[in-house]
Amino acid sequence: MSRYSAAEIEAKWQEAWERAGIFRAERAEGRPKYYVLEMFPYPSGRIHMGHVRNYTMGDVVARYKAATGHNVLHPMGWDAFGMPAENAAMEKGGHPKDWTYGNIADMREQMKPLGLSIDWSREFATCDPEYYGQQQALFLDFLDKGLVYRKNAVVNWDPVDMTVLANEQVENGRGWRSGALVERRELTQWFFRISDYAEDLLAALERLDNWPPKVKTMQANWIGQSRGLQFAFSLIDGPEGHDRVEVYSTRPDTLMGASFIGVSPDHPLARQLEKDDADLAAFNAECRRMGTSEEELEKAEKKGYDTGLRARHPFDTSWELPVYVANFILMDYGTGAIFGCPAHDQRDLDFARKYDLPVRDTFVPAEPDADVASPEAGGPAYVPPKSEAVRYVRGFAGPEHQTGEAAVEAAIRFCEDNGVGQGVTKYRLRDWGLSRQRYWGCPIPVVHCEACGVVPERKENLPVTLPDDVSFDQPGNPLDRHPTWRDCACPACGKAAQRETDTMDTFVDSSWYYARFTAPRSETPTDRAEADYWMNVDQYIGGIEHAILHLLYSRFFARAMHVCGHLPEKSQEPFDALFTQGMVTHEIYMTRDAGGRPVYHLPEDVAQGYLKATGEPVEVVPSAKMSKSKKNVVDPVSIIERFGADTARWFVLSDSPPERDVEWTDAGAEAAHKHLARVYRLVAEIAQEPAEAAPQDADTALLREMHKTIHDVTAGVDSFGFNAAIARLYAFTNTLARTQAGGAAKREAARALAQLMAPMTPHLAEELWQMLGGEGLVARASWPRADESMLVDDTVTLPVQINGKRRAEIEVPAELEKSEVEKRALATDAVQRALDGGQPKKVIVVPGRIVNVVV
RNA sequence: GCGGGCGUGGUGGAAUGGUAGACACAAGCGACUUAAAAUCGCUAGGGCGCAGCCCGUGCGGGUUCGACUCCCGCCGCCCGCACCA
Repeated sequence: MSRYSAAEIEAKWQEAWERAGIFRAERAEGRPKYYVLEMFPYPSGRIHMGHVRNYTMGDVVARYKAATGHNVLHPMGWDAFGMPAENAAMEKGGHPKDWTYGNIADMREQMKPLGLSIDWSREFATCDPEYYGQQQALFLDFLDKGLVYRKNAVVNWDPVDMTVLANEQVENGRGWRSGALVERRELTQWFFRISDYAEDLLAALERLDNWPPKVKTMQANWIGQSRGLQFAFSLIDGPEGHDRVEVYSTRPDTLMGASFIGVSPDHPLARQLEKDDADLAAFNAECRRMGTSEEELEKAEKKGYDTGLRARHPFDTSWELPVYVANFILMDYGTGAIFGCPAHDQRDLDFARKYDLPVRDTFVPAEPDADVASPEAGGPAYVPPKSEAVRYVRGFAGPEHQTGEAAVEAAIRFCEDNGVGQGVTKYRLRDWGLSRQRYWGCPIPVVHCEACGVVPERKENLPVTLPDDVSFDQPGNPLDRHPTWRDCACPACGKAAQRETDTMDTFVDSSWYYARFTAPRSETPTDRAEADYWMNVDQYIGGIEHAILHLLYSRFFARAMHVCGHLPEKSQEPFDALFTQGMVTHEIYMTRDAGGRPVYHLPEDVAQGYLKATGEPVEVVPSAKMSKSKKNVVDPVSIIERFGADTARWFVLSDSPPERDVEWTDAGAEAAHKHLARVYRLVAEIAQEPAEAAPQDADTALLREMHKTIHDVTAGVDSFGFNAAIARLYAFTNTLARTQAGGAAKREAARALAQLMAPMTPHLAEELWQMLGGEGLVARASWPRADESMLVDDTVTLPVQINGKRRAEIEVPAELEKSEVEKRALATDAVQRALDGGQPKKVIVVPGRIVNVVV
């Protein structure tokens, strides 16, 4: 008998699948379709274990759905624009295009041996002119519908990458890619009107039943809905055009505690005043320089500048409040102006004490804490608990007892009734700035004409392709200094004009690729017949790191594409179900240098806990994210060469639940490989055995176990319980290896085993299927069905508890009556001993489960 | 500060309110072998006076015949957001 040779088996069956063309997806009206998609990779040049895990999960779903009668679409492509290609060009010379397409070819070669059931005929890269040309067409459609616009705005400028970043791409005040401190610059940029969809994007989250709650919460927080009052303070002798200041407050119930007005340094009023006030101009300039990173904000003092202006309180016109420009007020949020209520906001209180402003309580705690001084008496700000505290809204609306939210609503109503402002709902979500000052991206298809202004390019002139003759020997955007590419004719008047040299944020590319996969060669962005059939993505799988950016942008894009007629109404939420998988981690070996900084080592340089070269003891951190710098990367290619793809697939699915991190261990991978070899030997033996029956009991027992396994594995695969499904397959293999059943029953069980393993280890499964004389490819065999009648045993072993503690077991027929079960349980020695001649207080019989005797 | 999640053997982890630790890793013992590898079998939460009993799912309480699971209060760790008015 031959040994398990993954290399031979895998090559053989990949070729067989290829020949049969079984993964090519074609529209078939009337057949249930299933679209499974994993987040497409960036072509860095190497696949990593995270890819293996991600695509294996998707492949399990795709193969399982195909086996259960679905018409499956499972495509693959490349998120191919972006900075690394330009960085490589700058560092090593060469062209971003060559670098990118070279990497794609390499990665495709690394990925194919995994045996994924992908329809490669649909492959595309976002840097293909055929793709980004359609993206330009979308841009023009969006422009037409007012979904994208140009404005002058203060933007986040990344000084290292020399480009603008969207709010979502700034983390702790630093660029998400470069890590550089972001500066604020005023530029004219293109924006998607995503904020118009804030309410819908928030409300629709509730209907995404098959999304992780965590992701929905993160998106909801990002969209940031708040309810408050917007109203104005009138200014006494304000400058020209500024007789009032609009403020927004989520706490209008504290209005009677107001003690100052604060405006942002970027507020129009501040900008007006600084023209005649050099000190204020200096103060504002200082504020604008200040970064927004967490450390800086922690340290930064709350500073204000008294403009000398006074404002009138809306409920008491004799009450005047000073107007400050303050460094902690954001122009981006609300109206860029606030009223400060020191008694009930710690930040306002700090500010008030610093500038000697009044502190006035408006609430009385329901149960005042005698040990804590009131804010008026020098204590901390009193912030009433949101839901519990009954409090007074002192000073207006009478001494009204209200709790939390209701008090706010009551205050809004009261203010509206008295002609002071109106209740409004605001969102934190800002419009998405998409202009990037980069070369390697999708050109924005507009032209700047001296006579006509900004003119959209004509659709028949698309794609506006990137020029190949560019150099990266100096920083900045090579399109800006290209001698001829910018020159063009104005699409409106025909006179000489200049192209926009900004390109689109690469997140645009990934915001609609899922729709393009339904008709990747279409001459329009989508083909409605195909999109209507294949959309939505039934199961989307990817990393949690995309919880906000990519998934929010995609949800917006799907809506916008629907408005333009490129997607059906149902696809406004493009991903019916989302699964976020964990990382693959691996241990790291480290020592410390003289300064206590960690130094990382490759596993082969370590022996028995000591560094081979120096004999230093090595610390082992068991579970860290794989990264080059930590020298703990496991290369999938070498794993596949050593063990085969089936082993890699089996291992990344076993051990840990898919949403959690899984730790890669060599021992685990070896064990996975041994197990597959064992299954191979076992099934090869069974295939040789004569197909005869054995004692009835043994055959029935094996087949019962088989049906239970079919049931459990199906349930596992159906609900992303891959680790549990694999554990069940281990157990079934153990049963099959030890059974006394005859050849016929064993053969039937082995066939089921091959089928159940097929989604996870498809090559081995084909080989087993063939050995067992299965018809055709197991990849196209229909999923086995569990026979309900085989799932219940004739007799069951019931634990007998005394006062909730297990004390005995009884074997009873499964259908035995409750009263008889009770009788037998009471007859056990353990229960007799416990009763000591007395009567039980109570006996609980849960049929098929347990008996509990209370004494 | 706000929001969310998690806490079970040496390790990864399993358990519709019903026998806690399935399955696997690592470990130990044994069989086969001249030997090793491979393979197969066995042991395995802790403890005690070991046919039996006690303790045990972060800690303290509660509900229940019965709690890893539900409720209340702590502790610890992780993640997301945050000068957001």
